[in-house]
Amino acid sequence: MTVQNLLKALKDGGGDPDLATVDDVTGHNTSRLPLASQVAITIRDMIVQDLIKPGERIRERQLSVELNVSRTPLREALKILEGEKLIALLPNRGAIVADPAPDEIRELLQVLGALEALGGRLAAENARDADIAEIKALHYEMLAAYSREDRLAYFKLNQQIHSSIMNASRNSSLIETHSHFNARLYRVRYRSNQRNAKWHEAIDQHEGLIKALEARDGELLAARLSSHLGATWAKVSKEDYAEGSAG
Amino acid sequence: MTVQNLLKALKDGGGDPDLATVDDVTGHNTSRLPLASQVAITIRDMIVQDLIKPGERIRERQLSVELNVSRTPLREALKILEGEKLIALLPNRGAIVADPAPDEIRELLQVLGALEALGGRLAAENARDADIAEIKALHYEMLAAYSREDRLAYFKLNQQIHSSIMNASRNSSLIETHSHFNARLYRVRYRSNQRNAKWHEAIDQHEGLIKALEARDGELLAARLSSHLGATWAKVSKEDYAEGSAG
DNA sequence: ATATTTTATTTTGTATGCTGTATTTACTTT
DNA sequence: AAAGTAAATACAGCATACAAAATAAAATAT
Repeated sequence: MTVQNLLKALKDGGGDPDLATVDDVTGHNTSRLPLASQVAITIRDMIVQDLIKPGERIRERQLSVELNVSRTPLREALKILEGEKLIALLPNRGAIVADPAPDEIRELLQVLGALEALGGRLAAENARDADIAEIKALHYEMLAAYSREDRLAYFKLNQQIHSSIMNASRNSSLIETHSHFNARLYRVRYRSNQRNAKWHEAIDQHEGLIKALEARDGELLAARLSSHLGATWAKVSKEDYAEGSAG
Repeated sequence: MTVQNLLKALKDGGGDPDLATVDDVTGHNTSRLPLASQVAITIRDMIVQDLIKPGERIRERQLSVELNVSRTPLREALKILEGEKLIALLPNRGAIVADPAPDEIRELLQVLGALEALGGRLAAENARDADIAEIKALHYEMLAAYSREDRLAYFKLNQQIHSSIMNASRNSSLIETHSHFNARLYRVRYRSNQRNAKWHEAIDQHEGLIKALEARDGELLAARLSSHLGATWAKVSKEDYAEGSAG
């Protein structure tokens, strides 16, 4: 290890925290990331935030000039997103934004339920008191948003609570997989939250989640997280059948 | 839709099944796949079959000439494999084959356990009688391999049984995620199988799995699949501590 | 006018070459 | 001789250029 490397390492890891650009979604440090990874983050955000609609085609050349990069890193980014199932890559026919059918959504919610159940068990075991306190705080913030009928804030806090529980599991593989599945379902749940008249039902369920976590009752928390997602499916499917699946 | 396209569609989908090359691992049709995907399959096999060792560096130029492709599709393949966590991509420093630490293996087995538990529950619900019969047949084949002390055959049949149970769940997202996690753990479990003196312990457990599946007792099957993987971790960790983790 | 074939255009797939970064080697200094 | 510095080399990152495939458009035939 030479001095110049040491200096670089210092600059990278140590000081200047404001130089490091941190992504909101993944939390990754994006400053010295290859273009492909940065582009992947950008497109992921565009998809999750519904700036590109499901089923919509992604034209390489067009998007590459929009993002001001060449097609090479863009194509690499698309491979990444294909792995996350946020897009589908049809050979010789380009990429389209993933558009899960109701059946697939049901499948995804089942898996997500299993992941959250495991997360709950582990969280009850591994969460620090500060983690639980923070989750409780988020819960109260969510109640505040509910009281103000601020659906967007409510939704985001809801998501944050679930992510926080997963983070408390201290199982990084689980956390990452969970966030992938969550991203695939983000839009569905967002729409569901915006439309559903009985959005208060989730409040009671969340109350139960917090109680189970405070009691560090892993089995109870796991069960409640699972049934919570079961309720999500009930809502989503009802909406879908009510208006015929298409967006 | 023109006639030439119709003819092509016919040729692709319909006839000439022998023209289609099907991959052993993923079951994907590989004949008309882009190079990047084919390369990804090749490298994945090399990793899972331990032709490239964990921690080993992957040189783009070198591998590209070995596989007779340019660096562009190879790099795209590496992005795919990074998403599957089979390799790690260090910015400006190339790719290395993933080498999960004991802690990470424990985490992975926990997630795999949750996935298999869900798979078991769904399989008990959705499996057709023919599926169960086939799984039973595989079980007896495994017993035969055990009797002959053919560890390789035993191991492969063991894997096949677990995959078959997952397939019987009829949840494609679950099946795919399970296979990804399984691939990440393949080498670990393979080594464990080769070394472990008490490999007969798994026989009794498998007997229990089949019984639960035949009875279509989802909860029991789920519980047994989980504890089965718990036993795997017990073995793996023991071996690791016994000889100090390095391969 | 409709349907089919042919041509043109657009778009994806792949290879190559250049640039910047990391690592190694040789050299200098203490 | 050990540590530090500077040059050289190897490598990954990216853009451009070309090839092949798919789609769209025009022309021809029915």
